Amino acid sequence: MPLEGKPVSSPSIDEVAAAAGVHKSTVSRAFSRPDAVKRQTREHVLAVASKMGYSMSPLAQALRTKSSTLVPLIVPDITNPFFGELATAMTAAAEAFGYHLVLCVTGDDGRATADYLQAMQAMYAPFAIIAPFGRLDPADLQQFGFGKRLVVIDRIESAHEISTVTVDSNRGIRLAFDHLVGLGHTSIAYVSGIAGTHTASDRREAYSALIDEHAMTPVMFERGMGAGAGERAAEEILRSAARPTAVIAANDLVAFGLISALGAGGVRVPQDISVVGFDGLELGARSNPPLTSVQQPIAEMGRIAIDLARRVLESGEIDHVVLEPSLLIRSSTGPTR
Amino acid sequence: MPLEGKPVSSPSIDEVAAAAGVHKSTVSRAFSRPDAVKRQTREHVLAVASKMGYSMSPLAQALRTKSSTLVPLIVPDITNPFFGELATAMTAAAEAFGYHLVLCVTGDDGRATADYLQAMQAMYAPFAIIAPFGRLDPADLQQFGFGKRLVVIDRIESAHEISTVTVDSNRGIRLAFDHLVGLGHTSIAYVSGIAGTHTASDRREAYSALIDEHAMTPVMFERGMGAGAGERAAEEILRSAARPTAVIAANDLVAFGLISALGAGGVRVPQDISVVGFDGLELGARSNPPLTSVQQPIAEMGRIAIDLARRVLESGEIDHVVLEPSLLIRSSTGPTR
DNA sequence: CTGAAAGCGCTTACAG
DNA sequence: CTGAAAGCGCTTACAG
Repeated sequence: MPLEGKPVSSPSIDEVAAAAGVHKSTVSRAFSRPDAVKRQTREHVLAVASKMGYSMSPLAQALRTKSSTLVPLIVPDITNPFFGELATAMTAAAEAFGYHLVLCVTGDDGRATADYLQAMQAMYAPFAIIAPFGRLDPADLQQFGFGKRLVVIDRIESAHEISTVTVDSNRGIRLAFDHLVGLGHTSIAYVSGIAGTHTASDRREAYSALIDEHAMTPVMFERGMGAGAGERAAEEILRSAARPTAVIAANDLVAFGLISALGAGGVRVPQDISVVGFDGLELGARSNPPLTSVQQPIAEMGRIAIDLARRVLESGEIDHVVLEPSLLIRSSTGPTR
Repeated sequence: MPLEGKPVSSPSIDEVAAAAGVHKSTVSRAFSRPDAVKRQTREHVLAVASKMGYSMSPLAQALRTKSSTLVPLIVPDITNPFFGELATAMTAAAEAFGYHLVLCVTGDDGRATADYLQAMQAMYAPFAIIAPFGRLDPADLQQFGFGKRLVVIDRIESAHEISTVTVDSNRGIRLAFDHLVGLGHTSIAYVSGIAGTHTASDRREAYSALIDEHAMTPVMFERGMGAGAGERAAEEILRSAARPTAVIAANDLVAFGLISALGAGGVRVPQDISVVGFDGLELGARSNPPLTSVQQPIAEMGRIAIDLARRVLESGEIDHVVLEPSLLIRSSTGPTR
């Protein structure tokens, strides 16, 4: 059972009203609907309030208006810097509109998303943003009262009325692939290892399509998750007779795990094998070697997610935004030899 | 201006009361003080409530009781996996007592901490946990009404009445140093590069003391922050005539940056230079090479922080807990040759 | 433009 | 053990 704290009381709206010689409804208006009150009065009230160190209770406001400024960003794992960067960007984007982002971390627990959604609904969150762990069942989401007031950072079954932002997976993988082909690689592998989102399968399928297009032999590693998947893939590569000369990893963490385990096995990147990641994490600029990666426009995703949510609130209009990735060429890729 | 959402209304306490044939105060008691109501009544009320999909409004509860379950964890940078791991651990620890952790990210902005504290005070947070960016001025903190109901993840001027948890910096650096000495190193450098917390200076001073103790020559790099500091240090090392054979980094991110830039300059770890980090991030197990590091007991820190806060609420008793680090030997250190 | 009143969804002394 | 009432700190039709 949570213990309670003894809060230090800041002045109440009534005390401010008394001190300013007005009714509390006027104090309320001075703050919340400034032009519903005469300028003189307003300035006087605000001056008195600030002198007393008064500020409105967001709790009481939310209860009364049935709407708060709290917006949940639900992510699976805050230990992956991708979500850290996303949360940072989105916090700024939210702040710009007076919202306060609340970061909710689910782990790989399916129930947690539902729990958070419900809790935030009870806090009158105006909308919610979800970066899903796996494939979301849109029908499930509808239970929590947010209706269309949801933005998903992933593709989603298009029949469903929920806005989404995502990066063009196909384009991203193509960027990586073409870069590698340009470097002379003809044996390019793919390491999956991100959870069951649409994005995950889109990247995998993009790889397969490209392999077909170039009439190459597919080499796909699909065991494990995150950095562990990279490690697994490395073990298999080290063991195989015909090693690929280049590998595309489903995300940067997978690439880190791959390079680490390859290095432990005496295989050097990029001299022996080239590696491309996906995310463009800042950390990749400081990894060994600095990681060539498909850059997701993370800050833009944050801004657009907030924007999409606002559009739904304003007009009910939903949209599916697909952003263009770019290729960040650093040092983990090189020519074949 | 934040737009408002149209919430789907869940049943109110009065509707539940009516459906159960009792007064709403009985419904309230059935949930919040179960043994203040006859078992039969309670079970009936709860059954009706659950059938109607009713759950109490945390907002209304907080407003009425002046105490919520929201506890802020204020961190400087969620992009560093250390804080991700800390937040994950602390979320679990908080949950165990019915608290809900809300992650607040300040960046290197001094004002942000104050703002968050104030906002969370207005939400009736029972206490707050701060992992400071720089050296906290305890006097500043007192302004936000939390009084002693604060836990700081760092040392603090001991005269001040605020509980703290931290890891024994001296012991941690000694572990790293002794490990290196045991490997035959006699020229050991230190890269600072974490912000101005007490922890940061403690680690630096521990290094200096050890250098004296072993009658070695100190080599200290103090420019830049985070991974960038590591990069800077590497540049200077590459340029210097008498390179150290081993380096202790103030944290894992610094170590990553160092190893990356050393590698770019053709210096290999651990063959040419050994590197020890500080944090013991999981990511270090997947870096290239896997990073030897002083392991902070992050999960324990999370648990203890919550515990300290509860003790303050219960009895007003404050405490300063210092945890023991351990050494995680991976592959970034090796014998001199 | 401003005030008085009702009410958001709860909790908790106080009666009975 | 349960009910009726007051009140947490606001907002907002409704009068004036």
